[in-house]
Amino acid sequence: MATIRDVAREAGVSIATVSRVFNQTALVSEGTATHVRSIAARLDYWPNSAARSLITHRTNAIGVLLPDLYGEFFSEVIRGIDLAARQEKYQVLVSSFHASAETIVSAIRALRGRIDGLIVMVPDADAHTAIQEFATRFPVVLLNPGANAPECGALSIANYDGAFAAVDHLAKLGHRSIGILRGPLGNLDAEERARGYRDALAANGLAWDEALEVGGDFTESSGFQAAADFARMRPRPSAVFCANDYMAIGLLSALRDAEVRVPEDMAICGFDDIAIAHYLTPALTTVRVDACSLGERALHQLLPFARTRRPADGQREVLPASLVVRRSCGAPVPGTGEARGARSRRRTPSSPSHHRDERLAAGSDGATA
Amino acid sequence: MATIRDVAREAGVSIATVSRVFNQTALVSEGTATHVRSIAARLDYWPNSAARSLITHRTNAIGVLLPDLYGEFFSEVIRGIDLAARQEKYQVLVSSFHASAETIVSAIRALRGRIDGLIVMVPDADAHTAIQEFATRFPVVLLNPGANAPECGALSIANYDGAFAAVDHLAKLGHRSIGILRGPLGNLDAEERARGYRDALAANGLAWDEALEVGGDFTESSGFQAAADFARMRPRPSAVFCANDYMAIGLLSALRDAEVRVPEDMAICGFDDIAIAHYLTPALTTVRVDACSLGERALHQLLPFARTRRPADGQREVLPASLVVRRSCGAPVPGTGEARGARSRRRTPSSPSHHRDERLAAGSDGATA
DNA sequence: TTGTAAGCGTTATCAG
DNA sequence: CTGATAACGCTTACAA
Repeated sequence: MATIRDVAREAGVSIATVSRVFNQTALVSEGTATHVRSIAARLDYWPNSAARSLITHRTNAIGVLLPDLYGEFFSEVIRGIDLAARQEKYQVLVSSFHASAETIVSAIRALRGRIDGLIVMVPDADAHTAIQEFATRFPVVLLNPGANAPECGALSIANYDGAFAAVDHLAKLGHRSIGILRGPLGNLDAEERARGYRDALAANGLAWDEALEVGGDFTESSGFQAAADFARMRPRPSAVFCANDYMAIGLLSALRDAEVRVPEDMAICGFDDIAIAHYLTPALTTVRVDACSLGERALHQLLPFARTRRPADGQREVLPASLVVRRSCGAPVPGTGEARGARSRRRTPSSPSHHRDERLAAGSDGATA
Repeated sequence: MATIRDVAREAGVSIATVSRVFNQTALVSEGTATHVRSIAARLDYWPNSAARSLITHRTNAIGVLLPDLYGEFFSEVIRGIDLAARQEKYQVLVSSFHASAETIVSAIRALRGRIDGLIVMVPDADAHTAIQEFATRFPVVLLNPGANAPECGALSIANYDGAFAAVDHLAKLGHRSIGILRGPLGNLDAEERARGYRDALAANGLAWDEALEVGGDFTESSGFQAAADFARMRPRPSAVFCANDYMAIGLLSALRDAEVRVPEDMAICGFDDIAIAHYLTPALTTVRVDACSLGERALHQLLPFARTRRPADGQREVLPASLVVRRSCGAPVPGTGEARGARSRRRTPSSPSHHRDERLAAGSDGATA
């Protein structure tokens, strides 16, 4: 591989000049610049990034740390980050870890020196404090900061508002006994969604009943298993709010096996609006979160800090969540055929495709802040 | 951030010794080693990777280049790569590009110098040649090499065999008119699947009829649109093989709207076995491809070459694809309830969970090679 | 506008 | 076993 010295020699200039050409320093005449560029092209020269970042202390890369790379939600987040990074000419280093506060620290250590900034989604409150400490001396954007104000950049989805809207919608449909299939204990998103559930009950004059809360872990199989718990309840809830779509899918599947009709016997609502939600039978009413633009926004929030290598201050942005009404909750669905398939798979985050699901905006009013 | 010099000074040794401690060179006494380590820990020292790779010419990172980061298949591939990389202490740099031969070259250029090896999934034959040239001087593993023998490492899924098995199964069920919903023109996977479709027809004494082939682009919406084409055919095909699951989902959805019963009026079969396939109504018969272990295997195939920075030779591995029979093809499904939800979402690639779908092994007999 | 030269923080070579 | 010291390929004052 050709080095800066080869180009300099071949072009009959100094290495400093070559360097300037590649750094747009503009302190070089147009003539020599083009000459150098042509030599460089012929030699297939490109600045060595290790040498470059050794002296500049910048890597032009950002790290992404997620609890696990499984599932559509995370994959969409990564896609959004990648999209934005490509645009900003940043590289993306992805890394997953497995939920304990211990490994998150080692994951960060492995990334150290290779990135200018970090986007991280924290699984629980424990890991949260470890990250917070790190964030005081490094640019970090948190993807789910929980309810308390973080000391770093933070981007959250309107978990509370979205859950509130969903449960409020169920209550307004006349359901008096509404169950919840919760996410993992300690999971920040799950906690906020549960909080939204409870407050929506209260707002509708419904008493909170611990017996109506079933624990889940965000997986389809936990949703499948939860069906038995709901079936056992007396009285049986006429509606269930699931803390994510995967669990709702498992639950729907189990209910079908048990010949419990949805929405007639039990109305179901999910959270996330993953692509499948639209294609289930019945189509799933859920809370839409635009995971792709979450990733995009995170990168854009991080970048100014990454560029200056200054810890991100406590700015916070909340991404709205909107209720998408489909068949599974039993509400009348506007339009015919519900425009199945009309939703483009490859919608770009900046221009979400329109579709005919009824959407009720929620969040972005800062209720979580 | 502490440097090697700080540690050396503090520990009263030379920088060479500190370096040796961190490189397990073993030429250092146990006593000094532990002493140095404790000092390093106190100073929170960790070798600067830029400086390190500047001199060693190794980055301990590999690049992953995919056509687009959308969809469950790709996200599972990345997960597999990440899993294996974590184990091997390699970092993963992901990057997507948008299908033209031009951008794939620029994507590679952007990665150059930052990675020791590259895993790339080529969209079409054009980009293929660009990659091939690059692969002669850099460790590369191709994820879908097509039918011709590549000059680099290659890992492919048994597209031909999987498609053959699926269509053969439909034919054996008595279908005489079997349509195909094809993938994008020029897409290597799609071509192989179409080839398997045709050969399976021939093997069952069915004439190939161009009119039964409908073009798609792997998206749900293209599957949705294709329904009209199939409905218009005379005679209408009694079965359709879709080149991937997303299109099958769109097709199922459109057929339901049109009140065409599946599988009674039309049997449907997909390809990939994405997680959703199991939960559709009717559950989708499809060809399982373990995307996660595809990623895993790719990394393991690449690593020896990445470590030595030697171009990967023409070794080739084919991952088997197996037919998973569910309700949508109309064949009797063994067992009751089909064990919905029994399939763990978080199955690890090394130990896929067992489930009661009927599975017929296909591929791995090298028919694609 | 261009060149010279001093590092950036490591690893590798060669003496001790 | 340990210590000097020369690279690695680049950016950036400082000079010209």
